[in-house]
Amino acid sequence: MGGTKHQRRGDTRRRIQDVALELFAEQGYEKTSLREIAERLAVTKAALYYHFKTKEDILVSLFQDMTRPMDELIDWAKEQPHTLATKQEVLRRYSEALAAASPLFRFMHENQATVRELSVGESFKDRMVVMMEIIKEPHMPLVDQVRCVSALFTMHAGMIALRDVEGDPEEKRKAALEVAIDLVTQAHGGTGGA
Amino acid sequence: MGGTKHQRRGDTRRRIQDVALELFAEQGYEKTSLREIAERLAVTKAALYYHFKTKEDILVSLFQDMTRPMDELIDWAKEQPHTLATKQEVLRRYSEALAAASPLFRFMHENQATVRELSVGESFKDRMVVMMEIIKEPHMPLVDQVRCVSALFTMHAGMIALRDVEGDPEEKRKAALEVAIDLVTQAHGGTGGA
Amino acid sequence: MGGTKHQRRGDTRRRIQDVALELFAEQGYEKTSLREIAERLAVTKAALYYHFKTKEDILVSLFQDMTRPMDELIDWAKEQPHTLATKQEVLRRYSEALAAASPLFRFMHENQATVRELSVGESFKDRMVVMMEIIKEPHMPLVDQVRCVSALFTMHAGMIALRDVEGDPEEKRKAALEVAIDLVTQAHGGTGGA
Amino acid sequence: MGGTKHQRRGDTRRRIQDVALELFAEQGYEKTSLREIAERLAVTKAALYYHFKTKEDILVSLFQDMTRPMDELIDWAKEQPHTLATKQEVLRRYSEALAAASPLFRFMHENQATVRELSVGESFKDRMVVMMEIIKEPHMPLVDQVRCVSALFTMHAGMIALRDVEGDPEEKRKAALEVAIDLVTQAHGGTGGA
DNA sequence: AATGAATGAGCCTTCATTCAT
DNA sequence: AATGAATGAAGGCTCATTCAT
Repeated sequence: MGGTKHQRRGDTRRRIQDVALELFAEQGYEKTSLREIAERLAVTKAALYYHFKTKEDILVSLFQDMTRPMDELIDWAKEQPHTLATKQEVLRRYSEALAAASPLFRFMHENQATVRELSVGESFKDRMVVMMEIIKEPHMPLVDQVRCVSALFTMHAGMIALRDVEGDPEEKRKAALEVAIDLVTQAHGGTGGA
Repeated sequence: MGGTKHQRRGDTRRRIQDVALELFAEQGYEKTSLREIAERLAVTKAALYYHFKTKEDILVSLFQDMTRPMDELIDWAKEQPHTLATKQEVLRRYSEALAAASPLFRFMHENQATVRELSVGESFKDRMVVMMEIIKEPHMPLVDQVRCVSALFTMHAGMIALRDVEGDPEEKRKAALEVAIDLVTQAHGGTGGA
Repeated sequence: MGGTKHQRRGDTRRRIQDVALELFAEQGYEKTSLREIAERLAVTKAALYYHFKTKEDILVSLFQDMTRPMDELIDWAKEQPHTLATKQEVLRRYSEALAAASPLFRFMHENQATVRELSVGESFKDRMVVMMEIIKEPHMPLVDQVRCVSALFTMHAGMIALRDVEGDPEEKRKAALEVAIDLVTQAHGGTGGA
Repeated sequence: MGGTKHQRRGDTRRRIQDVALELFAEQGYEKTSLREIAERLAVTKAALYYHFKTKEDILVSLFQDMTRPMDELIDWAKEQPHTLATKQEVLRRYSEALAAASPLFRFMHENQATVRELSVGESFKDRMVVMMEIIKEPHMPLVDQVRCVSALFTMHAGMIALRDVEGDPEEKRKAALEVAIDLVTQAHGGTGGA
């Protein structure tokens, strides 16, 4: 006993999430049908509705499970002073959070148009805006603000565009992080400034 | 005079493209139906099919019309020596091409998952890869390669994430360009000046 | 001069008929679209409407052009006495008429369901009925009536099913004719009867 | 009691097949729309798609259900010696199989052009070819080969052309069978008796 | 003699969703 | 915990046909 049956008991929900994320990331949200998800799991579409109220709900659940680390990061950051050191630490942690939630993040990035009018889209955008507020300062010269934005984007790019570049993913992540830290440092009048 | 009838004669094709781009950019490709496009133009769906063979064809036509400047840039760049000065000039021109084709570019960026399996997706990715090859050098340290990738992304970000930042679009573009040039310059070991 | 331009002047109508017959026979009436016909002729659909009022009209015109020999045969047969000799001669002529209008005939045979509710369908069926009346006699025993029906069908089969059998078409036609004549002869108490 | 609800439960699939066959036979495959089938059953089009993957699939299912007897006949015939007696027995059984599957057969005959490029078309033709191989011998004189082909066609004609002739269907079938047997017997050089 | 532009109707198909069991 | 059966809405696409030029 303790066989697969018991192990599988109750994990259908998770299996749905896994398959859904895989397919969403691969083909996009719209192009992935519930039929497809159900077929891959060898259950009926109706079974999905036992576990989730709507298609969007599956996405929401994925989102919630995977952005918790990011939310914690934001909460932590809000209590810290707005120093360069804090920002560097935020970038470091953000980079790790990103890596942990990598497939969802890729999905979010590649399906912005779709996701924009989903409830999840707002949350995602909100989080981005908060991150921006943490990293950049409104009084900075425009160029330095761009540097801060770019720092964040560089880490995203690290997960997306760098996939075609040779090399170990972890090393690429670190390289992206280094560049990002560089950028905010410069924005703060670091070695690159006057 | 010259009444609307004559003005409208023959420009239906362009009007379809205009409306389509607008809707594609706003809601995404999948979520935009031909019915919607047709309705907005006050023609029937069948009329769209007189001008374009398929829905995808509309997208392709947009793509072709708008990437020509970018192709010319690529062709020009290929004939230049791989010097830092060339790359800086490439970035400058790329920034302009981007600005000119801005809505389509935004669309491409926000619909990557969808666009990936459309014929147009390949072309887009190919172009990105070529741009990368022009900007970065394979023998560079990984961090500098990331800087180059980031330079390109910064300009994209300039059109997307910076929309929430206050300021004149043209100034933001220039700021993004400056940061991008900075990044490749650093990748080339330069201090930016000498 | 006297070039292709003059030769082609006025023969568009015939060219439409030719292509239409070819496509109708190959793919059926419903599955052949006017677009397809127009494309093969390198004209626009609208051009077809200059020459024919409707799609069905094209079919009607083909039918009229090609059934004239058969109508003449029927007219002739009606004036002859209902003797075995007459019937044999009718079969002979019918066989030739069939061969001459072979593609249309094949089409009619293979598209009965479609053609049934076209004006042309009635005409076709009428003609078949008349042919039957000429060949068979109402007072004949059922088996002999079947022989007569079969005689006609044998010749049709000669053009359709026999296409897979090796041999010269003309020889196959003659063989089918021979069997058909045999059948009516037997129906008339020939060698096969008492 | 035994209310219609329970009787109707689970037989929707069969009801679709029934209505479809009826309409296909009446108007042809192309001209019969799924809307029409659905309306007649008082269900939605989507319901048809729950039971069949495509429109063609409905036809395939009809075909499979109804040609099984014919396939059994073919299998049986292949194991028998190629004697005249065997062939006569084959014709007898074929005639019965034909009568049992009569509406589908009529449909196949009247929609050859359409059916030809459907998967079902090939199967149908294959079966015809096999039947021919069983009935006729390649070394026979051409005229006798035609007799064999004609024997098969006579039975088909028995179901189609004879519909206009007065008389009991079963008697007409027997008459057609008799003529068919006569034809193969003659093809084998027999006088019919000895 | 033929085209360019468009229409209205309809087609097959897919989707997310529901609900009784 | 999940299925079988079905729905309503919509989607992309094709067709025969029209008409001003």
